[in-house]
Parts: sequence; structure tokens; C-alpha cells
Amino acid sequence: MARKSFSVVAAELRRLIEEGSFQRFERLPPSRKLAEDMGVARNTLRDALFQLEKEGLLETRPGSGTYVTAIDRNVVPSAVEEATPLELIDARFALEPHICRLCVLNGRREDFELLDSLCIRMEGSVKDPVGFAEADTAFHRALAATTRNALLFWLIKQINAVRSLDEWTRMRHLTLEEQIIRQYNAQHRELLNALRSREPERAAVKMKEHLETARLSLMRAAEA
Amino acid sequence: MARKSFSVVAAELRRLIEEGSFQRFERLPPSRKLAEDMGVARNTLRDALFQLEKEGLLETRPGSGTYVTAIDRNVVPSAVEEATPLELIDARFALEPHICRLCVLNGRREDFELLDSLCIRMEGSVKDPVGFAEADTAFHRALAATTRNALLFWLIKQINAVRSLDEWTRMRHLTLEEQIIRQYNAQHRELLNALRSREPERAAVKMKEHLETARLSLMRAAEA
DNA sequence: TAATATTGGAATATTATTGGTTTAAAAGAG
DNA sequence: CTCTTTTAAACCAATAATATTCCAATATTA
Repeated sequence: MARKSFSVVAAELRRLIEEGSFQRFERLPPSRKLAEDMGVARNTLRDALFQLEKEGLLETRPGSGTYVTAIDRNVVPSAVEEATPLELIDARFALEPHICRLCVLNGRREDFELLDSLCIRMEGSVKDPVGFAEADTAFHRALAATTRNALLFWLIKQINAVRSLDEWTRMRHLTLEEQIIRQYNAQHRELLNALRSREPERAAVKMKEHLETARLSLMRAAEA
Repeated sequence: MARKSFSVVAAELRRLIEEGSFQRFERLPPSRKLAEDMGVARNTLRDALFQLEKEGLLETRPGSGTYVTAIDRNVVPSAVEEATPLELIDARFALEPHICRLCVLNGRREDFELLDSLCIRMEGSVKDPVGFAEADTAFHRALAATTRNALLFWLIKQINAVRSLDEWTRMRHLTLEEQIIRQYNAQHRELLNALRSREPERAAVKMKEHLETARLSLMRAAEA
């Protein structure tokens, strides 16, 4: 039988962890036993463990054992596509206020003019939830673009691609009464004003208020 | 003709690689076996491998094996691959402080114990920049996992996959003097303490201070 | 608290595997 | 027939995997 190289062993272990044979925080069998079980020398096993440690899946404590630190459902899209609306809004809470700060630093006049025109479009859609939602997405996208940070823009793009966004948007449409749209519009305006007057912290605060409103209306929709 | 010439073999191999039968960084079967599988002499196979090596698809390491170096199908998003170190740190500025707030909300005892053991590992690596950097990455990853938000965890994982991270890490190694490592360790401790005493805003502030330190040392490295 | 067992870490020498090279015979093309 | 290419086999050097041993950190127990 051909000998297993350490990368093969690493792949086997990765699969075991992903499939749930070992839970998070659980201690793996001692390296001697694990090596024997996998039909490989302890050295080779250790090389494999070391690689998984570098990947952040394991943590080994000398004298104690090796523990699972994170479970990485390796099917990349699943984490993103299966995100819940609440996970999504928490991610936006993390990203967007700081994006507003960066907009103040890097925004140019033409950026603000684009944001302005999107505000106008939203303000003309108080009775058209679908049209409003489209313009709203474009607005937040334009904010990310204004940072001039390709990585942040990509991250926002990924978030917008979340599958449950459809579901979420559907929920929003249910609750997007004229009154709420007006409230959103007022918040977008305040935000844009803060950006134009170059007040990073005020812009961040306005974004947080906006996201808090969105979260509330989402939770109200979830209850109904 | 009865026998396959080496260029025919090369074409077959090229097709196999482009079709994904062999992944990037994967080791091909040993030349003896591969030759047998393709019904060809090892010499002929070697000529084929040599041609593919000239094309930049393969890399062979004597005594070790032949590895796939590049695959034409461009799977990795360029925006992520080509992010600059400064874009990267701005993205972390956006994400990580809020991640700390969520850690306070969702962290459990075992999460904090894991973070604690990573701190200990970092504190034992003041004279080992490479080991420190690895533990540091694991620490920030564990923070993301503690939020229990799969989307945020995925975002952090993507950020850690940025190619320029390598370059950045190299830069860090240049500037990771013992003194700076000690400063980072103190900041990590303060952060963990804030998490444990359930103070979200203090934790976020500590993270911002930490990132600011990182940015400063990065810019100092860029100047030099 | 102290002794003991268990765990991971590390160094060593040995064995197996792998690619690299050479040589000569066989097969095909012109 | 002659020349080139492929095949086949043997051998070398580099590397990886193994087996063994001892050490250090930690956990357990008396």
C-alpha cells in the first residue's frame, strides 16, 4: 500500500472535522493513538495537525492535547448563501458605519452627486416599494464604492448577493409602508448631509440609526 | 501510429489539469505510476512534464514530486487577491471592532478560554515573529467564530485569504521587534479582559487601538 | 502538596519513495 | 538501410515518511 503523505492525512482530518466527527472545543485523540488509527507515523500526523493548525481549525496545547477551534463548512457558498437575515444585518452593522467614515475621507464631489441623485430617486418612490428597494441597494453600493477600497466594495457586493436577501427583501416589501419609506429617506438625507459636511462620526451614527430602524422593522416583520 | 509521442501526452495532461482532475498545489502521482497509467514510458512522460513545466503549469521538486502551480480557470476574485495592505487594514477597521461587540453578546466561557490559550501562546512567542503571527491570525479568527455569525466568520476568512497578506506578513516580520510584540500582547490581553467583563464598547475601543497600532507599524515599514 | 501518568515537542537515524540521469535495445519514419 | 524517437532498465541524489528515544508541559491522583 502506498504511504500517505501528510497532506493526504490533513485532508482526511479536515473532512472528519467538517463532517462533525469532532465537535468544536472537543479534544482530539492523543497524537500517538490518532497516528495509529490512521495508519501513519506520528511524525506525519503531526505535520498534518500543524497544517490544520495553520488553517485555524485546530489548536494544540502542549501537555494537554489538540482541540478543534473552528469548524469550517468548506462549501464556500453555504456560509454566504445560507446566512440568516439577522446575521446579515449584523454584518452590515459591522461594515457600513465605518464605510461612512471612509466615505468622508475619500469621497469626491461626483460621488456625493451620485448619492444625491439616488436619494432623489428614492424620494420619488414612496409609493413604489420595489423601485425604492432597488435604489436603496444602489445607494449602499455607491457608499462602498466611494471609499475607493476595492476590498470593502467586494465585501458589500458579496453581502448583497446573499440568497436570503431575496427573502429579506420580500419581508421588507411587506413592511415597506409609505411611512417607513419616508423615514428611511429622511435618514439617507441626514447621512448624506453628514458626509458632505465631512463629519465622519456623525455619518457613522446616522448609519447606525438607519440600520437600527431596518433591524426593528425586520423583527416586526418576523413576528407577524 | 501505435506509440504516443510526448506532445500527445502533454496535451492529455494539460486537459486533465484544466478540467480540474488535479487541484492547485496538489501533487501529481509519481512519474512511474503516471507513466504506467497513461501507457507510456517514464522517459516520454518526463518529456511531457518538462513541456508543461515550461508552460508554467507544473513545478517539479526533485525527491518530492511534481506539483500543479497554476490553473487557467481564474476562480479567485481579483478584488480580493489584489487588495493592498492598506485596503485590508481598513476592512479590518470596519469589521473587527463590531465583531468584538458581538463577542460580548454571544461569547461563552469556552470561547474565552480558547482566546486565553492563544494569548498565552502569543506571550510565549515574543522572540518568534513567525509563531506569533500564526497565533495572532488564529486569535482574530477565533474572535470571528465567537460571534456565532457564519457570515462574519466567512468574511474574516476571505480577508485572511488575501494574497497580499503574505506580503503584509513579511512586512510585519520585518518590523515585529520584540517590543512591538509585547505591545500587541498587552492589547490582546486588554481586549480579552473587556470581553470577559462583558463591556462591548470598551472591547471595541481596545480593538481599534490595536488596529491603529498595527496600521502605524505597517506604515513605518512601508516608509523604510 | 507531591508523585505519577499522560500529553505534545523535538532530535536522531533508518527506510522508502521520488525525480534525475544514463545506457542500450526496440520500434518507427523516411 | 539510416536516423530519430520511444522504450526499458539500472543507478544516483534528494526528499519524505518512519521508528525510536528522550524531553517538557500538563493533567491526574494519592
